Amino acid sequence: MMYTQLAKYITDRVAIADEQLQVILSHFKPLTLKKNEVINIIGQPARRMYFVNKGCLRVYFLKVDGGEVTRRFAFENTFSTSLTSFISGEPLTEFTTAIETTELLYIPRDDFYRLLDVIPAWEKFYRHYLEFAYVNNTKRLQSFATQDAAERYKLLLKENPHYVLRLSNKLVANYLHISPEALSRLKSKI
Amino acid sequence: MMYTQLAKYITDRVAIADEQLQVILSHFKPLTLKKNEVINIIGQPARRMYFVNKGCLRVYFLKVDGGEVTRRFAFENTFSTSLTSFISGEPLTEFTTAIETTELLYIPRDDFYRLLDVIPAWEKFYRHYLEFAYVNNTKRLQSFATQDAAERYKLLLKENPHYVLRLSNKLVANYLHISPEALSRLKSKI
DNA sequence: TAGAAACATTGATCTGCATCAACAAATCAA
DNA sequence: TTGATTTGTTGATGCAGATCAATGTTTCTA
Repeated sequence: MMYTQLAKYITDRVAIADEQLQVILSHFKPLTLKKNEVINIIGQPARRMYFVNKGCLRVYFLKVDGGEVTRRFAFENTFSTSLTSFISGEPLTEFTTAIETTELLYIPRDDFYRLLDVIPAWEKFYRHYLEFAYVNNTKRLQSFATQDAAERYKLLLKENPHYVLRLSNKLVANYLHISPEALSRLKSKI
Repeated sequence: MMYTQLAKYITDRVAIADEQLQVILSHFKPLTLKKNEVINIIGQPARRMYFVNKGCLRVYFLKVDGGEVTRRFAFENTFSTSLTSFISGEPLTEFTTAIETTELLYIPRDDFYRLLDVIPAWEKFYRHYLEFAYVNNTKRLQSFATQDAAERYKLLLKENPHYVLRLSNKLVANYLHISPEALSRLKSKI
């Protein structure tokens, strides 16, 4: 059933009474995105937290010249939102799109935050989510700060080989902050 | 008194009974670092969370060639630790040093985490800290992903002018991930 | 299933910033 | 205070990776 993955995701991470789990699940609604559909409206804050049941989301920044720089992918069984905006309530600076047909569950931001005060296990769950997001963010910052393009690519191959298998070269290159041409040349040398 | 700043920092951010606040404060101990003293031991995990009473910490990554890349500064009235290691318990990848004589208060990691389960206000306080750290991290990632050196410098001048006033050019350049020469040339053009 | 559009590869050229070098200015240590 | 180290500035040169261009290949779509 549609909520099975989400329920398992939560109970794998935090001890929670079934009754409270049901309360949480009851706030999630389904949504299906088509390939390349963009989820956000520019100028508005992030109003929802998404859980990916099937498919894959891409979160990206916009450059002044209109170019997109990929910040993160969200594959199956991950939560995703424009977290800085979700936290601060300020307009989005990161946008989300589906790289293929994607089935989501989402919870409205207000419901999400209200549950934090009511269900301690949910506060703890969110804390773990934040910790995980922070660690990922920092690893990425570290990679850009200390490695050149070839080293970043090798690290990706080692840590997340499925990225390279599942995504187009163009997306992988964009994720590594290099041009598709540069990635193509890198691959031919390794 | 030594704990005044810390107590104010906490009560400014979260509602907490004085009794519980005292419990938290009782776990913090003072420590003074000399200029350029490094706080961490390579290969060990982060064992403490620090609060800066006076002075300034610099957190940096190490490159393979031994070069340092500054990740963050922690001025007065901020918490600081090698958070990825503090969270995961894995060995450090970010190191901390004092850029001038610095007065700290620190709480051991085990105490910190134990208090999360005992004092809900502390869990909430930590959640806010994580949210803040995440937002800062992401802004920095966004700056590197979407801006060139001159734009990053202008952004820093606009958002954190005290960085430029208080820190040496060398440190500012390192923070922006450019060479001191490049920063010097940038400044002469603006 | 054909034509169009997007993607991948390879070569040629360009450019932002690093690196190296030399010297002036500031800071430090005794 | 003085000599020594560190920092800041400016010029010359180098290079990783961007951009532009041409061609082949895959994938959408009607």
